[in-house]
Amino acid sequence: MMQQPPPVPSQVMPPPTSDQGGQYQQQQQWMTYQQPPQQQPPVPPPAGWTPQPVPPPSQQQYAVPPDTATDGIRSLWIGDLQQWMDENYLIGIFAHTGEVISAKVIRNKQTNFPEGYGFIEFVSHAAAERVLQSYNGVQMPNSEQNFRLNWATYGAGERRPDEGPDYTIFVGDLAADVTDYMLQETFRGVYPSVKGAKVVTDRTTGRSKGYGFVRFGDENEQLRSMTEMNGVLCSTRPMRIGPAATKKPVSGQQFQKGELVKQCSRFTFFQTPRGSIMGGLELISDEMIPL
DNA sequence: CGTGAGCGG
Repeated sequence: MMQQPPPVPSQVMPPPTSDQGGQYQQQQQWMTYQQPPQQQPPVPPPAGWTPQPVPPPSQQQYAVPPDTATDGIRSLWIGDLQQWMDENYLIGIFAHTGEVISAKVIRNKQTNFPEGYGFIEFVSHAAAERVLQSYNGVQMPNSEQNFRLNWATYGAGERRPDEGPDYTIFVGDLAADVTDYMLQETFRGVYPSVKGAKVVTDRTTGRSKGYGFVRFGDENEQLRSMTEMNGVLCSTRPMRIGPAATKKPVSGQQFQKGELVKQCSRFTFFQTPRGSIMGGLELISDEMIPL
């Protein structure tokens, strides 16, 4: 379909281009911090969530070199991005901290349209954490929706180690202001094996649908949490916890509802009506996608 | 009252 240039607020408009097509050029996917922003500071976090305000604008003009080896993850994952929110926009938001190194919006390899998420790299783990704590869940500049931030799982280009299985629970009755991070921390404080949490949101509005998921590395903690955390407050509402419904199969395949997706058989021996012994496959169980 | 899909060269 044709994409019209989005209604970008002037503060974050890309520089005017001379081409008539109205198409964005993407030869530069990475934007790097270069100069102080001329835009207004972001919306302050609401009372009661931010433990500390964002530090005032720093005097330093250039980011200090990152210390990859000793400092841990310095990148944040950011989701629910609108089409017009480019690297320039992301950097502009955090530039006043003087601690942002770069931003990247992930785009589809074929269509080059934004996939709705990106990464922001900071000079240090601590700098990233300050942003995570103070901006997560508050309103994004020039947007109706809220920041959706989390730790990037790994730094750019880093290998992901083999992960064990996930044990997931469903969490319903979530208050509207509950973010992934809040949900995750609510459980992680009690269950060390918590790997992550996700609040399901409407892709277009970015608003919570009121439920989410928490993933555990340890099955016992998953099971315990289902009774222990049921009815516990997260933000302002008691959570309602249940088992997570069957996940989609993990391969790239798609399955239709009603389709048989798994069969389990074993080779057994049985006796025919005539008394002879034969071997054959016996169906033990199968699984269908619910209609 | 609702069972996503979200990790980059």
